[in-house]
Amino acid sequence: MSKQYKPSTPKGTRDFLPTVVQRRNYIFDTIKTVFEHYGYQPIETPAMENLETLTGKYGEEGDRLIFKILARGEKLNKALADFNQTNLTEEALRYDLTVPFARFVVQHQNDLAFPFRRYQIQPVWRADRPQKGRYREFFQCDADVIGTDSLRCEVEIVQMLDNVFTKLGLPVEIKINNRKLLTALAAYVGEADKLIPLTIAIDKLDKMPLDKVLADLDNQGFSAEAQTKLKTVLEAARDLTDSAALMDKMEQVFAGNADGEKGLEELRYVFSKVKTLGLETSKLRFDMSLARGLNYYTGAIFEVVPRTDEQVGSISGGGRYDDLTGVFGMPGMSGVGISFGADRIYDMLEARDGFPKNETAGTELLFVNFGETEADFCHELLGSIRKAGIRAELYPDASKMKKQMKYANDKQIKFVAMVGEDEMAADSVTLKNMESGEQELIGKNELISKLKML
RNA sequence: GUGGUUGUAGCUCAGUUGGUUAGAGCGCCUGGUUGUGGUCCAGGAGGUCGUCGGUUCGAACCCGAUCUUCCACCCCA
Repeated sequence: MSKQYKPSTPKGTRDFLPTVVQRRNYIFDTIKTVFEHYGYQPIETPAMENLETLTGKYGEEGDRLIFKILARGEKLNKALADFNQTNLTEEALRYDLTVPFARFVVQHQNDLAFPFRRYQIQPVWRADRPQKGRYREFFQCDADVIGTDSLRCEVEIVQMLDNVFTKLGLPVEIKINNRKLLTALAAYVGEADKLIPLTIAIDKLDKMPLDKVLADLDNQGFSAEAQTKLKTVLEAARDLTDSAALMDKMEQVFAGNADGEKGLEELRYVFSKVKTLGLETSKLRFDMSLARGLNYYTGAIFEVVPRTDEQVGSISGGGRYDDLTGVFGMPGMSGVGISFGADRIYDMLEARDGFPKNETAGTELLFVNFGETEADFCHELLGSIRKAGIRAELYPDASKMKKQMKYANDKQIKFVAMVGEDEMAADSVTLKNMESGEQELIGKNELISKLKML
């Protein structure tokens, strides 16, 4: 060992310390509880999928960001020898949870009750350059219902989003649009074949002025007439902040276009049901400039942004896909889902000091270790204390008291029990409150009731 | 994938006409307190200056490559 390897996690990945994990679990648990209240059931899928399962589902950009797993052993040697690059990798880490879910549904269709509601909280991997709030490994919390095209599912998604962010104390705006409107828009301006570049360009409108976006489209070969038409529509979309007014406006624009009329009808349905049912803290807004990159979406699309001054990325997104299972041999399964970005929600909550206090699951009581016989006495007590639901531990070594007390202090353990010769003789313990510094002698049978009172 | 940026002790950071043994605060360890932490006092450990290579009599400092960090683009949770 000549050189010391300096330890670090791979680029864009992180370790999580205990307090961070506890806070992350708070987010996961909140989301999970809401999902379960709506009848969603948990599933898990492998970290890796066959490369074929993933490629072609996320668009050109997405394919590039798939984390591929290099072939090993003979296969690798053979592929290298043949210069056959396509065989260099057969597997890849999952890029999201939706496509693996589609694969899952097709594979297990006979074991599932449709419409099938599942939720899934697992890490996904993307091979892009990390920056703030953006990692190569991050967790997604997805809920999807597949096997129905009922718009009530969209309504429930809005409700779930509202429930989760209300519980988390994070006021949000839920932006909603419909891919059918984007299809209609492309047709309306006479560029029906350029739907994808159009959606990508429109998606930039919240970051870029309209003229720049139009200039982008000019480069993509959009006609001058298309650009003028787009400008009119998108300006209206930008200036009409009232969703109802914007829908009325789009009604005029898309009159006679089947996709446009259908999209608006869907939107109006969701809005009217949400209005009747009511939202706690969230705002729902129709946003024509919401497009979303993933090109499997066909109906409603959602994105959630915090209602704060800072400009941050979306913390949740989703939409309806009509035929994601089709490529796996099961056509006609419509589904709709939502995905929460736990890492970004974490960053948001941390910035606003929004985690609950006293939510730690740390040790409540530490027994100081004075030696073998004293430790035996404490160890016996621990059984009933733990059964009573108190988180307690015995310091494993008979180290110096100062060291043991410091350990309790560092771990923010609220109570320390000291049992030496005197206490053992009196069949009791000295209980010290680490916050006040007070301590008292307590009979061992009263210890549990005493602790429960405090 | 493109452009830029960062990297010195466990952490946050000082450290230029390149020149002897590289510093601070916090943290850590030991003692003051043989059964008492968080405060205080005294002492101590810890760095081949991200890595590799080059320029130079001499490099933390200049140059190149590479890795990492952060930022913009692309895209996205």
